[in-house]
Amino acid sequence: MNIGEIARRAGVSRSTVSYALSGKRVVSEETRRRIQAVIDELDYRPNAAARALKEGRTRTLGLVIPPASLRLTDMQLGFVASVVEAAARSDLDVLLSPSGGDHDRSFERIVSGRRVDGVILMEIRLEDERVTRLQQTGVPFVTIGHTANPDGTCWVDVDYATLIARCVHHLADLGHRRIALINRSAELVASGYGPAQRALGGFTEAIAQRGLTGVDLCCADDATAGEACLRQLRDEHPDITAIVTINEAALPGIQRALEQARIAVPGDLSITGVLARHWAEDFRPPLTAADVPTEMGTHAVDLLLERIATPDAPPRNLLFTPPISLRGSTSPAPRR
Amino acid sequence: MNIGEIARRAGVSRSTVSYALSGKRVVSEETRRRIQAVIDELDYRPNAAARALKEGRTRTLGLVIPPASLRLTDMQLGFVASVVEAAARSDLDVLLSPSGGDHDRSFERIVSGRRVDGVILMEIRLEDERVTRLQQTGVPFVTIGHTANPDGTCWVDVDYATLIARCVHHLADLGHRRIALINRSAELVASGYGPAQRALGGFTEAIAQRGLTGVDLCCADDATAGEACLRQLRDEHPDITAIVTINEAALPGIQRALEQARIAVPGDLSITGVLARHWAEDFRPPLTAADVPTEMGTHAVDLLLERIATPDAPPRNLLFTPPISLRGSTSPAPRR
DNA sequence: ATGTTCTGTCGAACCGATTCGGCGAACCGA
DNA sequence: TCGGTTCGCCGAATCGGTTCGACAGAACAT
Repeated sequence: MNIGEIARRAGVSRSTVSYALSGKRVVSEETRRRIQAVIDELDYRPNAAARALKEGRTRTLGLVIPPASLRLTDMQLGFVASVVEAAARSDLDVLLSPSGGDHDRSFERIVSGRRVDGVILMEIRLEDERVTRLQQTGVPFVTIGHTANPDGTCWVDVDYATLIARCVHHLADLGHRRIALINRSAELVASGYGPAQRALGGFTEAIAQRGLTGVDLCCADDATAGEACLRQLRDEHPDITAIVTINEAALPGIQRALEQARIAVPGDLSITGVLARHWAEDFRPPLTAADVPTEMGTHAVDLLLERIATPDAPPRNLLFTPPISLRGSTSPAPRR
Repeated sequence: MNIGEIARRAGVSRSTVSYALSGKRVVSEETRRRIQAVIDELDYRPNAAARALKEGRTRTLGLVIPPASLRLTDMQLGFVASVVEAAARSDLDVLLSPSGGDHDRSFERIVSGRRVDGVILMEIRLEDERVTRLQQTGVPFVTIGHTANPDGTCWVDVDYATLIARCVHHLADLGHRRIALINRSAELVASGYGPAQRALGGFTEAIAQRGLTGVDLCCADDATAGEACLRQLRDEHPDITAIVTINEAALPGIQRALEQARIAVPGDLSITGVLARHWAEDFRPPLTAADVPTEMGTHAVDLLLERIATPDAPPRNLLFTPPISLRGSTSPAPRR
């Protein structure tokens, strides 16, 4: 069932069928209808591989996700979903590559086998060989998150440093003097994971700027760790009056520890941070937080399509600083 | 940078390069090394489209996921992850198609544009046009979950009916007489979503078999709904002593409602169900539950590869009935 | 010396689309 | 009636691989 078959049955040449389908040259209305009738009857659809070979593009985007073994966070999942959805809107397919390391076979296939027209790279580290590799091969790409040296690459990111700083300022304005940051896991921070590092950077800077006392903790990405982390915090730093966090997965555990210790939010303790809206709203009370925009994947796709269309244009970046949504988990610091 | 270029530089013909790479004919060791040297130098990798065109297969699997707008549950996410990982192990790529409805463009592209060698279909309904469509086109496919009429198709599934029944029996053995099922959302049940329907079926049958009183509730897939659901349950059926559930997303809300109402688990109320292990373990106390196997995606890929290799072999099915892991959230029914 | 087998390589056809140059027919004005 | 456009279609080349048949030369047997 190829284009030749359609041409034969419609009594025209293969090129005419192609032109009728693409509209790149005029085909008489009558011929067009005859061709369309045959196509409908046989349920014909052009062979993607043949088209890709001739056109030199695959109408496919590559999405490099963290290896499957790592559980994706809700935020990451949101990215994947919005990338796939945005791609579908532009009639593009998405090829998944689970690859963390440097010389992953699946990664190599995608970037150098010309299987995709462009690549979106998630969860990059401050130093990331995959970025170097993509630059070598010349495949257009956009990263979600940015490297230590982000010039010349095209990326979208959340401005964790600024947002966490804003959270600190918000709390300082409410009179809090001793604030804790509950960060992501120690391994992530150690491996140079951008959001974790920038959150810490923004935190320490804002703390210093306002002359406050800051405590920063790492916490694995699960409820059990969150629970332990909050307990540890109350044991070692009982005078802390507010918490800032970017660790979504720890929240259920934090909630549990709070309830067990009968700590009222925001009466005894204010909580805020940078979180996917869904997590902020599922907390009790709902958390005042900067909502990570769910549509970042969409913007990444837009940027990538731009880049594919004009590879020589200067790379664009999008840094999101969503406003803090007030939901009632922060209040003036309690009196001693 | 095509095979011709390599051939030219190595001073051989294109076919020799091809044979050197595939090993389908003997090439002298010396020639082979010369070719490999050129390939390494130029970092050559064969064009995937050209190969797919000639070979008639794409080395790509399609994975049809629920539309991006719906948040995927943890369980679904686990499937995606394990599918992608298993495919990568076989050097296959995975093409994502977010499509719920019948005539989705992305779905059509994938199944009839010969973009993939086979398809894995997630979250199918008891009656699902996509299955019909796949059967029409003749693309090999495997479903995760099965339709009302599962003969002749190839699928893997969790035996919700049996597992939920086992939970009920487990509770009945502990002396519980009034048991509630917290199911997935009412819309899912109404739309003929298999797991929800089969859970309900297994529940009612086991309840009847043991002469118990059963209450079944639908609950949207989020914490807020879970909280409301548990409250409603306590208001309308205060004599319920045990809960069975498959609704993972509702668990955090259920936990909250329990703590607020000072209901002890398992002292006042036993809880069990069919859940991804991670959810069961994150509850306090950890939930006794049948752990949904995370490697179902892997099995789906294996089945699909078999089917691609031998499309005429009778379709195989895998129905998982993992044992109930005892974690301490169930105990003998409290005395009146 | 001649026939046979085996090795290693080459040339050409092919997969199924797109696209460019060209060509006949219809149509135009002069 | 004729030259020049315009319209609608066709034929052939092309993309970059794979694969089959052929073939030269060496090795071996007769």
